[in-house]
Amino acid sequence: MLSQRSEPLTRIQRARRSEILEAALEIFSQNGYRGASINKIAEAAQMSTPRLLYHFSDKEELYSELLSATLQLWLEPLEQIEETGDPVDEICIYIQRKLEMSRDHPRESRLFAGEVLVGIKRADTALFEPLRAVFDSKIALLEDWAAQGRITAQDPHHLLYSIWATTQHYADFEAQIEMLSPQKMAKLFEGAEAHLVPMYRKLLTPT
Amino acid sequence: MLSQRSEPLTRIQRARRSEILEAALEIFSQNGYRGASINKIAEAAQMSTPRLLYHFSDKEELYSELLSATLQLWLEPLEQIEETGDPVDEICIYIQRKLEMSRDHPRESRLFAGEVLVGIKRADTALFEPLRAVFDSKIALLEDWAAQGRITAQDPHHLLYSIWATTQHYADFEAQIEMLSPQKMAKLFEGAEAHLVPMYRKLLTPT
Amino acid sequence: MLSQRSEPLTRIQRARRSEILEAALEIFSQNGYRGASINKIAEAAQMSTPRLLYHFSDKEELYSELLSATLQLWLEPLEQIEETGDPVDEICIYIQRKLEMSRDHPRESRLFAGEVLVGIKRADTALFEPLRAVFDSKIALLEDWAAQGRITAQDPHHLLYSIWATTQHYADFEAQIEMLSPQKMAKLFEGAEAHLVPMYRKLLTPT
Amino acid sequence: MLSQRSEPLTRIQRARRSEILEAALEIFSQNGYRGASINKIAEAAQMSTPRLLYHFSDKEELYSELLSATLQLWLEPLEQIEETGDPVDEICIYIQRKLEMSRDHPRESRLFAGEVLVGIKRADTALFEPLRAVFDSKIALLEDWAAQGRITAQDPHHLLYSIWATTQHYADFEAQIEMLSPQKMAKLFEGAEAHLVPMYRKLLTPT
DNA sequence: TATGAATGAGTTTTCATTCAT
DNA sequence: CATGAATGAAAACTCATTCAT
Repeated sequence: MLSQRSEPLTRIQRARRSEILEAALEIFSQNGYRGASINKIAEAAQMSTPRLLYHFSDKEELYSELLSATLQLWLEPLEQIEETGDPVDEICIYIQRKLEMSRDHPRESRLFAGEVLVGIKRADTALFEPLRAVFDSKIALLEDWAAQGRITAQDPHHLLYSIWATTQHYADFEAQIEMLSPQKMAKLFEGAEAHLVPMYRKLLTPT
Repeated sequence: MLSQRSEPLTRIQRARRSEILEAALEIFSQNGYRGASINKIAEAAQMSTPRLLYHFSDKEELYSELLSATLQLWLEPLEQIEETGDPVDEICIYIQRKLEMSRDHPRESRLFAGEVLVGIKRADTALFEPLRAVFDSKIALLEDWAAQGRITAQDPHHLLYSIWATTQHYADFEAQIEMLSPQKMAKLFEGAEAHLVPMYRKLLTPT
Repeated sequence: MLSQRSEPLTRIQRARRSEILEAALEIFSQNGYRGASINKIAEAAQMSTPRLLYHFSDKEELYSELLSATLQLWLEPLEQIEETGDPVDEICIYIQRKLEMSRDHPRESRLFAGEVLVGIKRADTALFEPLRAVFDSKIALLEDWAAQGRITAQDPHHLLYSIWATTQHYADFEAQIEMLSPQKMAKLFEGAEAHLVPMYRKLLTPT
Repeated sequence: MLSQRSEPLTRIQRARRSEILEAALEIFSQNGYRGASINKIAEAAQMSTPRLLYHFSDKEELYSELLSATLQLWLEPLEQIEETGDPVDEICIYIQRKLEMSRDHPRESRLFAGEVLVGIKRADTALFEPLRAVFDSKIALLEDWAAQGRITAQDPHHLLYSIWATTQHYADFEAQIEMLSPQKMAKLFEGAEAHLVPMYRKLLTPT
């Protein structure tokens, strides 16, 4: 089986894999892990199930790969918070980036949320190590900034959680938001930014 | 089949049903709709599958009943926002109540989030009608308050979404939070309140 | 259990039994033995399943009883073929009676046909003994009549089979006939008589 | 699933399908739709149930396919009644062909009878359209012949019904016939022909 | 590489029947 | 008499996965 080899993938193999991952993302995010069948994924990827399983040895591997890529994606904006920038600006830029993530990658957001929701049972905990590391370092950075009086005193954990919650909400709870708000999602993301950025700016700007 | 009758339930029936619902909440919230089997639910409720199906005609009914009860629970704090109270206080009390909900009913929160996450496909849309109605009326109330200058001008939709997001996050993303924060959940909920209430108070209090 | 006692039934018990049998006839004839559930029968008889099973110890007994009553009904017209009457008239009267049976008891006809169709596996063969006896005696009678030149020479077995086939067809294949003929069943039975009686009269009348 | 494709079947697929259909015909005709389980059919076809379901997506499809093939078979002799032939001969040939059908395909006959018996609930009504069309055209033909005095005046509907009834009876009521007549079925079919053909010839031949 | 074919385990549900009250 | 409650067996199907070609 291909997925057990350690040789580098050919260009064609990489192309196939990304086609499959795209289909899997669609199906997994719409149905959850158990609700998604590899048949449906194979169908969405326009190939036979055995051919799919040639590229990914099982359903788990497919799922893990997606989850891992998503975590990577999630991490980037966090990593980009610069120690050297203006603290309030840096955080606001982070919020904007997270909102863009939600807008541009809602399926990834929902996939990730679904995994957390059921208790992160399927994902290898090792997957979360990079997140942990970056998270801890940014926590330290926020504490520094607060200690230096460059942002108001906030518990950095809860600050980050509330940023995550408010930005990811628009992707994860899209179905509910569409029920309650008449606007299109594109408009809503604009509104979200107009609401959230000033809110956090007000919260964080020292007097 | 018992579940097809419209007669009132006997005491013993209510007892069995609530045993089953308790088990179902546990299993559904841990595995999602598709990941949960009525076998597992029956096992958790310490009864045979057909015995369970004597009380609930199928998996759907069990799920709908839980979802409906959850929505009811979710609605209450929102309904209790009083037109006659102090606006900022009312909203802060609402935040506290939502946080208590997350703390005391995390499984319900996750069940609901799971349904929204995959697009509210399973729930009868009629179920959401009461939510819609209360939501709309509170939106109007928030607009009034803002128009009267009793709270700062905020888009009421986004205000509510951000409150929901931040409060429910502690239940829905518990698995992640436990990974990243060393504290116990009880402590975290206290911290969350200490963070969120001042944040919204600052945001909303007119100068 | 009541059905194992040998004591005579009370009036109330007989009433219950015939209510049940009526419901069972309806359900069995519409769904076949396996397609009919005693739940559905109990529901049609407006009683609980255990109450039904108090009167009939199991599904088989219910079915056998119906089948036995049907055979009884079927036999009567055959028995009434009189040695002393005019042979052609007697046979024509028999045809008319069989047609009336089909018209007035189509469900019984279909129940019986259904049993024969799947090979008379469920019915006790003893049930068919009376039929056998009467059949044989009438075969002998028909042979006599033919030998005496009072009807044309016909194989008596095939004569009876063709009479049975043509008369029962209107009950057993009602669904098909309603598809193909625009007339109401009542009208069709009149037409059937107008067709069949002259046909057999022509066939049997000696020149 | 194989059965969802529209591509032409391979040789091996056709072989498997006909093995399964043969087993299904056996089991369905012996037990009716509800009495037949796909387990029993799979067993009769010497394969596992999922393997069977790989070739036919569900029980219904299997049944429909058999019913459709049977209707096809049933139609052929009717279609072959030739406008140009001698009317009485044509009808007698039709009777002979129908009898051959009953003799050579008794299980198909019983399958079909079983479906009609419970009210043609399972079969798609579209299935019966071809029958309707041919039936109507032959009705018209019989009326023509009668109007031209080439056969005696008969109600064509009832004429066809009585032919169907008498010929199919030997297949559909085989179990009863074997109880009442000592002869083998092969012999009985000969006797049936010797009885029915002259009967209809006498009925139809104009004087 | 790729696919048709097959499998075993599991899932939801139905049903005849029993039992305690 | 009557019923609510429960059960065991089986039915219809699904699905991740494997295998031969």
